[in-house]
Amino acid sequence: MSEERSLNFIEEIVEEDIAAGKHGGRVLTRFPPEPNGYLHIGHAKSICLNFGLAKKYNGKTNLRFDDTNPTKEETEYVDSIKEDVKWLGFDWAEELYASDYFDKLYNFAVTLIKKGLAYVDDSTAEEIASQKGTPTEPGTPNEYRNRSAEENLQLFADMKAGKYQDGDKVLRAKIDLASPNMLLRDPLIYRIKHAHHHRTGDVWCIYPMYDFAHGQSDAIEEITHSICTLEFVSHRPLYDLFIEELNIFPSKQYEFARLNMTYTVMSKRKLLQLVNEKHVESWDDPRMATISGLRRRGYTATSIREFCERIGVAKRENMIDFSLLEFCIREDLNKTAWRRMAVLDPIKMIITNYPEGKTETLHGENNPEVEGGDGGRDMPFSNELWIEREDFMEEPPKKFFRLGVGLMVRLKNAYIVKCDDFKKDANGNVTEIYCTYIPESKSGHDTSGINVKGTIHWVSVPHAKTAEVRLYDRLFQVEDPSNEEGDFKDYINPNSLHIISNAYIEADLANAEMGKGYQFIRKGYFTLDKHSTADKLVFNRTVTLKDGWAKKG
RNA sequence: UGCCUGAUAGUAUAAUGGUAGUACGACGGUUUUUGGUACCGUUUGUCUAGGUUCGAAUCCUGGUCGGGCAACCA
Repeated sequence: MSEERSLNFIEEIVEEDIAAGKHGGRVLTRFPPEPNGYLHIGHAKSICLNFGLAKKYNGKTNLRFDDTNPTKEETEYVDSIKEDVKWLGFDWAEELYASDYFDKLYNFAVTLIKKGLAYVDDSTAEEIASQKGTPTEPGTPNEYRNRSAEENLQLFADMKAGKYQDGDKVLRAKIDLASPNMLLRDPLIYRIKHAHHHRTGDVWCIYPMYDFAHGQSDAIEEITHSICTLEFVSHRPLYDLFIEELNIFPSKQYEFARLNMTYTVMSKRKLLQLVNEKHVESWDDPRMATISGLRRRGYTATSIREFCERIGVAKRENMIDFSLLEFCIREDLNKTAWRRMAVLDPIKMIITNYPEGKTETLHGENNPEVEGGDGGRDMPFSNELWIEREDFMEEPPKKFFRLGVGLMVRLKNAYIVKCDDFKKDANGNVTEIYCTYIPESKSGHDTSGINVKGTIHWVSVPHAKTAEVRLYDRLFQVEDPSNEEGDFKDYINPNSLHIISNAYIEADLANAEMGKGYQFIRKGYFTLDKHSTADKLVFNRTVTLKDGWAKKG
């Protein structure tokens, strides 16, 4: 019984094209990042769409770096992008670069000039801007617009040859200075930049603009469906126009709404600012909505793919609740993460009727969601345990199913204990609590007949290991920081990182593996940070468990 | 302001002229050696005003509101 999922609008287009026999039913998409930053969750949506579409319709996807602006692009970014796409679980057909096509693009420009459809303009940026007119007034042509093809050819060759400085001249397409679409008012298609390119080095000093590179690159690769975000809708006429005038492969552009998510920002410019201004540690800071940040935080590729599946693809603007991403990672980790015990805010419990110095080995399964428990591990038990401070109350309210004088709980995988007494220091802080255990209530062999409502986690004091545990909260205090008054950075959550330097963890956690998710029972999902060492374990909290009790309080 | 887009529960997303459905959330319950999970139930919606039609979320017209474009960025 495969439930029938309806198609999104792009899948509909693809199916229509296949049915119509367009391109012989071939599907070739591309994922075209500019290597000027790290990929974020918004890119994941595009990646899943492009690669997912190809997979579904027996097609392929190219990874193409849109590297036409040498001043912003770096090899470091290329490497991180490739790593992230692979990690998400996708394989590209070919790794390509817009810069691979610089010769072809140059020749395309020459073709345009010969057809009288492009000219070299000596105006300054300001002059060009003012001559463009406004939405209500048409632009005005300047003296350069009527240069002959011969002259333009020579000037353009001179631009390429490095005879001019940055900004001296540009090549513009000659289209329509009165067009209601401002992008058609003779857009710039080549500019001079004496800058080192991360791949072509210093071979070029003129570089094509996006509009004169993207569509042509698609055409060169014979991309059948070029999928981009909504802000490129008004570029589509240009995309189509150049393809038509150059008489090259008729790739088609389709636009969908980009992902927006609450409590975060989703633009490379802003993410770069957060890194540069040290609001976060790095691009892969676990609070960042980057793929690498989410990975370091403990998100799995499966959960991110599932998220992208659930948010859907449409043309209307959207704002996805961050909690949906959290749902996806909980759903995945619940099925895969091994259960372990860790006490983050410790208080000592002394079991007065358990022999001092005795160690008992108890057993717990790795994951109750898996048939057979997915194996298990031993855990030492003794008369002194660390338990969570919040699991004891001096004056427990009704329905508090944990500890207070006279109350009983089960220690997970161990015994039922009854709280008899506690001790406070001079400041009134509880320092120790005293319990008696029920010997007949041993986990798995309980003959006590006692039923308790609560079960709490614990770690044996003499056997506990310590670890640094980093708890993360949302990076911003408001749902849509980009849309608030003033600077988005004014809304950064000052408490987005809470470091617990000495958490007590059960002994087996010394064997924790990098990249694997663990559930600290009742506390959430955690994973080893990349800076963790054998001497100093560091765990990142991926996400808390859903907490129905906290909500009522 | 000109052009382009879009508008379905709190948030997303279906219904392609024929019963407005699904997921997440919220709320309530059952189970539970995680106040987790699982399971069950409840809740809330077609921007607005007209028109076409036996029948409109869907088609038409006007309005309202949101987003994009006017970079030598992509």
